Amino acid sequence: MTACETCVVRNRAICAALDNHEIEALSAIGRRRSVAAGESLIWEDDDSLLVANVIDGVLKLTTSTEDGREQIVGVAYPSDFIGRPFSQTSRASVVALTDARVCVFARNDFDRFAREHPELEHKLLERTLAELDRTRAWMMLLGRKTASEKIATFLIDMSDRFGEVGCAPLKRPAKRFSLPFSRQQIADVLGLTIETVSRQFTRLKQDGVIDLPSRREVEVLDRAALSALAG
Amino acid sequence: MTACETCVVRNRAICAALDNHEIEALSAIGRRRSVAAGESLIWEDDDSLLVANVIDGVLKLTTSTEDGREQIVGVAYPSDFIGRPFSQTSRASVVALTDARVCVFARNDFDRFAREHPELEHKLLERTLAELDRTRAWMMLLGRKTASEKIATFLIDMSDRFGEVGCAPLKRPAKRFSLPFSRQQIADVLGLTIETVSRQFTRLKQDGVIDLPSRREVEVLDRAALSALAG
DNA sequence: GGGCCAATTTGACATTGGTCAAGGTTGCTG
DNA sequence: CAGCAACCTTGACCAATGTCAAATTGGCCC
Repeated sequence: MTACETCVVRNRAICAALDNHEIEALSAIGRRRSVAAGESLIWEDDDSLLVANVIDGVLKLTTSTEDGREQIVGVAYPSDFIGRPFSQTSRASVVALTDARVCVFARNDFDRFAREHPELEHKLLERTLAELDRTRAWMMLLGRKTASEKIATFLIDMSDRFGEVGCAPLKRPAKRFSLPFSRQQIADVLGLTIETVSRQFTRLKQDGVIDLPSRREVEVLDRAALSALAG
Repeated sequence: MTACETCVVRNRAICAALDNHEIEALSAIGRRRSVAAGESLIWEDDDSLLVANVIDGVLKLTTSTEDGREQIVGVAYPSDFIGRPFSQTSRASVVALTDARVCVFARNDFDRFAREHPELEHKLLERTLAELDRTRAWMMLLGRKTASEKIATFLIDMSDRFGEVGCAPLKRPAKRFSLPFSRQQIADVLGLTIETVSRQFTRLKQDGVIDLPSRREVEVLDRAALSALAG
């Protein structure tokens, strides 16, 4: 697999830690795989068999209660790392939200390789620490913010995420973007019901803060107002 | 500082990755420090100047909104690592809940040392991954559980945390224990108000599931019932 | 042991967000 | 282009939890 040479994510994923010689060794134990929207890659509480880099597409990490309530606990975008290295089991499911391409490794192989390549482990550590920061910020949202603050924070987040890259590696927030989430999935991210999400969206639209050209499209009309609502 | 030799946490903290020679080098850049209950060690959004190992005591990690709402996003116990390595700023405050002793390092020094000791970084990675798992489980609680499920989950968690060590390194859940949290702090952990926490506690007591010998003491009378309530 | 202060509990009431049930849209498929 | 199914929105109502205020408790210091 020499696919790494041309991989769009070669310099942004944890692979960036490796030189060309090392990446060849890594690519020998991995393979590319497509995941259709809605398809699962990893199952909660199952044996942790796979880890992967996201090449393209968006995936959700979820946990569920026995009675079927679901909480999205993370979202993986291109260059993100998914799966649980160094553990027998994975405590979240990974499901594709859009058609996706990933670069998968058997966890065992990956663990062994990582332990032999400290630079790779270092990248993984930085990524995991950053993810922990993001997750903790999300806990504040889940525990302490109101529905309207949650929605506003979510939209600001999306707008930043899908911002165009400016002249520097500085991102400019996107005015208009397409959500990779259904209303139910937004509810599962924010710890709300689909009805509350829907009502908050219509209210923001009525108030002229956003426009909703189609189900998945959002246009931010008044970013300052949205920001203020996000708290 | 030869304090490491006798450190109660020497073999459980990330230091366990180091041999005696290396630990001497690490101890040369660190120092012990006491933190009184209520005292801050790290400030949210401040420059990340310190990292530390917890030797003794319990500390909370918190984030706050501008208008003063607080969410506890993590709790650190002996042998846990606190602070944010490899980043300019820390996104959570760290405040002692009980009198505590920690082994602190200037973040710069620690970062440099860690990069030179892959085994240490590996331990830190494993710890961070485990913390991320715990944090994600907590997101489910914050986003999807009811007040009574939250309280029950919290009490089960505490009982496991303070369980006596059995014959193996297997813990047996504690029947009776002393909470390191005030009612307000429990509310801040669970994303509730102090009044709701108080009402749920009295209800559990009335139902004979727990007893509350004093403000900080809890005795679990019916663990099965508590477990069932936790969902 | 009495007094004091902070923490906690309790009560009454308000509000947010959830629930249940229709009704509308959208976009796809035949 | 009609029909359908999935998704989304809306409305009416309700329950859980938050808010505000007051009473009570417990622990601690003279």
